[in-house]
Amino acid sequence: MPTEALTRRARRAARPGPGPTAAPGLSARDRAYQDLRHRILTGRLAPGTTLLETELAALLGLSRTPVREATIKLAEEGLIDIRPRHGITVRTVSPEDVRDILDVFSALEIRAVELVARRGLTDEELAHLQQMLSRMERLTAAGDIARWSDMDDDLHSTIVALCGNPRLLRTLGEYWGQQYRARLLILPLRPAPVQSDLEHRAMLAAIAARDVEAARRTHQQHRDRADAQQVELLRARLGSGAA
Amino acid sequence: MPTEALTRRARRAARPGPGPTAAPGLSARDRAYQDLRHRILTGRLAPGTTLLETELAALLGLSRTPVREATIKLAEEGLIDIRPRHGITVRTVSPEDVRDILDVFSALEIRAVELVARRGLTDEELAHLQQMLSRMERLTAAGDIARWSDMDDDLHSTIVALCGNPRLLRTLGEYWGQQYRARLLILPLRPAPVQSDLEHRAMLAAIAARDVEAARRTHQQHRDRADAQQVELLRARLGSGAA
DNA sequence: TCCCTTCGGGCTGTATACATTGCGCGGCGG
DNA sequence: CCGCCGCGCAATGTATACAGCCCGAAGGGA
Repeated sequence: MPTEALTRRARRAARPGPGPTAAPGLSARDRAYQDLRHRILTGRLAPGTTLLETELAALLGLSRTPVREATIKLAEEGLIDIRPRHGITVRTVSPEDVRDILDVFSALEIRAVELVARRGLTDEELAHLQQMLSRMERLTAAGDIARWSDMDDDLHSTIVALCGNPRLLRTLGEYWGQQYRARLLILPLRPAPVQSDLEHRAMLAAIAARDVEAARRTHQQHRDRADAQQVELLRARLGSGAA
Repeated sequence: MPTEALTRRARRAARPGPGPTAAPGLSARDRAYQDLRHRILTGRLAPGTTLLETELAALLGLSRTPVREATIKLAEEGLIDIRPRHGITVRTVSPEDVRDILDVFSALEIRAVELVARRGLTDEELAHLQQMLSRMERLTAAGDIARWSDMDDDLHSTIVALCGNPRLLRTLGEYWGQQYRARLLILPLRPAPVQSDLEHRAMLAAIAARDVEAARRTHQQHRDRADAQQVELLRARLGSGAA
């Protein structure tokens, strides 16, 4: 298992934070939130795990109040279920859930790309993105799917970050967290992403040309295909082995 | 079942009648949340209003704990700002915010319509929607913009409710709340929605024909035009008169 | 007069205490 | 042997207590 990639991703998983540092100065609620989110996304809190508020508080070394507030947030993000009297359960990722999540996620991402295309790219931004694409193509050729997947995440989030709509970014981040574990699960099953590389090139060209309609169309095609594949692989993964 | 959608909407938006006396079986947190949301959306808590946690708790007759949890939820929904030591402020609706909100909202709604088109409509659903359109056209002819606007909300939420993706519906609801006050504000400025009526007919035809691409295209056109108008009217409204 | 510093008050964030309520288990009856 | 009922407990939801921090005001010095 590429633990290094996991770590790298894990750091991104706790997105708004400054880094992996011990989080000084942060409120206990935020620490609880980030810590729990991090543990869930990296699998250190496995799907299906059930804990009581008291146990969570003990686990994190805090009182129930901030932990409770954090769990409410996580429940609204769809990462856990709160069942009163039955504890707090880490949600599993069923193919049906993932399909629903990706339906929303892709709609948002497509809109973000449209906004970026409308706005256009600076030369630096374009050069940077092209460089990322080249690196990804080399990784594809080398068969390093894990690192490619990392960069794919990076590429997408780098592009959408340029859209200039903070609410859109926020909601995108929520749904990103919901589909992240599914992505990890199917990672070893993914074929060489030759098609994705091509689609990325087309998308970037459309964005650079400030052709909103082409950007929408190419990105939608990309997502439709990639999402269907992801759901299919997940179904295979869950059908064959354990979660 | 035309009343069901109406009831749903009325419950979500405005019900100044009976008042907050009814508190059946709901938790204090939920009561606080719904009560506050209701007051904000209807304007009984005007934009810019600032209150302290203690004051809010006193206002609702609860202790700080559930009120605090409710405010966290409302802040995440974008209805209030929490500024530690400065109180909790009801957010104002600037045209820029509304543009950002509508960008997300329309992306989600378009996706929902695509899903409905893919799924198709039963005869009852189609008949019901057509009936709504006819009623709206009559209201347009009669110049009753207020009631038309109500039914427009109803129509849109009735359609998207058929999409079968609960997460999508949930997020749509959040953004609906954020744009609701802007809609109210510009209501008296709206011209006769002849164009919208036409677009609605086209949308419904595309959905009924299960033509996903046509549904997407017609709905996107509808939203692009209507959203631009809404932002423009809001700008006029805020530029001329009070906030 | 204006800025800097210090002090005090109070608001929030966290911990803890208390009440409520629903679940599970054990006993009883069929 | 199985199902149903009621009791006890414990987990949550809510209230309250406590402490830290920040902001602002006021006073002194340049």
